[in-house]
Amino acid sequence: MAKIRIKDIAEQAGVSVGTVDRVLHNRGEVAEETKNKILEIAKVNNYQPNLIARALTSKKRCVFASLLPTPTEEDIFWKRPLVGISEAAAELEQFHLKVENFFFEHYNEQDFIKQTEAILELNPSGVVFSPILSKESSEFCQKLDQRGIPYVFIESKLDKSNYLAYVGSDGFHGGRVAANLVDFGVPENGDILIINLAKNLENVLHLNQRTQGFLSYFMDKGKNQGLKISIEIPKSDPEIIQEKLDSVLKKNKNIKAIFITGSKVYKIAKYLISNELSNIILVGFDPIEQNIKYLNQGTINFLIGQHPYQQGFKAVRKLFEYVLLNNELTKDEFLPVDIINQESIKLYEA
Amino acid sequence: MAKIRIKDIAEQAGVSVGTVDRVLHNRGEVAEETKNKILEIAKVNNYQPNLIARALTSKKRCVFASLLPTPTEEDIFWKRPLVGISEAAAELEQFHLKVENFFFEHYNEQDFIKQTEAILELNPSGVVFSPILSKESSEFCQKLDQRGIPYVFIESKLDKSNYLAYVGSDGFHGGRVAANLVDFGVPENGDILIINLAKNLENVLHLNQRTQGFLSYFMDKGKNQGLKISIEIPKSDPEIIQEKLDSVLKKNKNIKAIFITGSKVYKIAKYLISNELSNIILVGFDPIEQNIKYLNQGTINFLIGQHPYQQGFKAVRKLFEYVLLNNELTKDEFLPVDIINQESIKLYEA
DNA sequence: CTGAAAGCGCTTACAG
DNA sequence: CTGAAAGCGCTTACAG
Repeated sequence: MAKIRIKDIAEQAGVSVGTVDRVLHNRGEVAEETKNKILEIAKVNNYQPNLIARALTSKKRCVFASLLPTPTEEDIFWKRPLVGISEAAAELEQFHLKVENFFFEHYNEQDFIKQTEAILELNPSGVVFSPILSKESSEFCQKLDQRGIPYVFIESKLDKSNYLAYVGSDGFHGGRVAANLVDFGVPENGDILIINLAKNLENVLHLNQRTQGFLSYFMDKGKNQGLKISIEIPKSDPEIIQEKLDSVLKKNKNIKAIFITGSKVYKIAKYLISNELSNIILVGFDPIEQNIKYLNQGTINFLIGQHPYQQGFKAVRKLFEYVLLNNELTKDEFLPVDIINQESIKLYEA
Repeated sequence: MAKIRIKDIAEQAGVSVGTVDRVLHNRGEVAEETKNKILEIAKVNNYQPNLIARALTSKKRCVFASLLPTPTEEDIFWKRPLVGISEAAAELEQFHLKVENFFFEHYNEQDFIKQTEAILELNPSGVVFSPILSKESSEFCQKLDQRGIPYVFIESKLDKSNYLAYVGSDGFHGGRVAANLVDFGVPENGDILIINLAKNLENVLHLNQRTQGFLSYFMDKGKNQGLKISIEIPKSDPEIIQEKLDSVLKKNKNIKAIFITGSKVYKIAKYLISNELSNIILVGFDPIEQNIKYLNQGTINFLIGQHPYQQGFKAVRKLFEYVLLNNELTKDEFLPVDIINQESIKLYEA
């Protein structure tokens, strides 16, 4: 079936192209009857606007917003999705699409709320963000829902919200991949320590899911028979880590591997080095600068990456496809997970 | 600086847009003087054609060619780059770009030559191919050079040729990544066997590079102190593998890990299983169907992937950027390598 | 050798 | 509520 144009619809409906355009864009001022007729013809013929022509002529600029933690010394991790977002935006610029980036201080609820207000003020056609602060995020979702603004999650998601799509890894899956790695290297009778390092554990769903995935692996199939000890360290100051780990490792002399559910692996690596425990296998998430340092030294054995670049890139693409193209989308797009070792890091670029 | 249009150039040069278009497209029939003036103005103002407008109006269709081994039962590996090529082509279709895919029977020189002739016949604006047959490929390169047709390599490259760009992994790097993996799992005193499985070893550069990379790792830094034994098996029939491995393993009782430099890992996995040697660590390349089967069974411990999809995708993009956009390109784009284990394979999609 | 004009498919005022 | 016309930046015959 040849592509149908606005002109063709106009002819079939016995009206002018201006009228067709008005109904297609809901610009009102069209008789109900004419409107239905046009909509019907468009539907039957599967009308798809020619974006090239639209881009050439339209002055309208569509804006999306992104909201991510500020990439800081502690969280450079957030740089990569930003690059993905920007590159997707650059590609879509020809279609008059723009992305405005907002940032909030990681784990700072007040700042997060402030930024969400700024976004609502902007009234974008779509939003990309990471609901790492679940309570505040779900309130934000409600407001977006009210205004009919679609939103795409990256990094983690809020299942009970009305999100358009999610692009990111599956925490459970990431935990299992890590478990498989640990299981390959650890002696069968060695014990394994799981550490959750986060300010506010309830708010960081994905760390929990990773723990679950990790444990589930050993319930299903792991060959390791040792204990699986799970601890939480709410603050990550060196002294607190020192104190907590000293006590755990004293009680448990047989720990041969440590799995960190988040990206602050380097803090544990530091501890292991200063306590001459570098022979313990150490696996965690995200090739951020500090982690790479210890990976290169051999203290960290594997890092698990989550295609942060792709997350940002694809999230913007999804918004584009939904808003401009009216395409159907895969709601949950689970990206594969990367296993990174001392050698593969050299060319890693997420 | 605001974007300059053909119309602006025409005004500045005191001619019509038709004339400007003629010189910009080398359609001749323009006085030398006028031509130079226009070229000068275009250059000074850094004229960039508006591709959107061009696409809307132009009837010209630009065609690229790809040449890859036919994806067969043995080599499904070649499916993924093809998907990448097709998806890049789909995205660029709006700019009237088309890619025609040619296939040759893997390792069949005659068929390869036949296909290259068909491509020259088509006279495309660019070619994407993999020079796995080095002799025939370099002859093809020469012919392309003569005709001024740019070509992009994927998977491996011919350094002495005049290629536009290369997109793929670095064999040496892949070998090192594998070595790091083996080194993590193998006992310090275990011996390691390296197997090259290929019809014609001279023609498959990358297998050699991987061996070199693998060995270099242990020269630099590996903790493993065992022997590194390298063998070649020119034919991969089960009986030949059986015979060869029986003899090697009989002579060497201490082999704890095997590294396969190519993608026929599954053939070795079969051997290990039927000889009850599954406890030997097995690492090789490419998540093709047969390999995945043994990865899931646990006979293969790790597979190394090479982003085949990205290779195809990016190769087409490069051609597009060079031919249509006149952009400068990174000549050698080394893609990162993927480490795949039993768990990560579940979401792997290259 | 060169220019004027039509057209790609859509959007945008403007007039009625 | 609706239509006719101009315009986005480029390409393509066609006329001279």
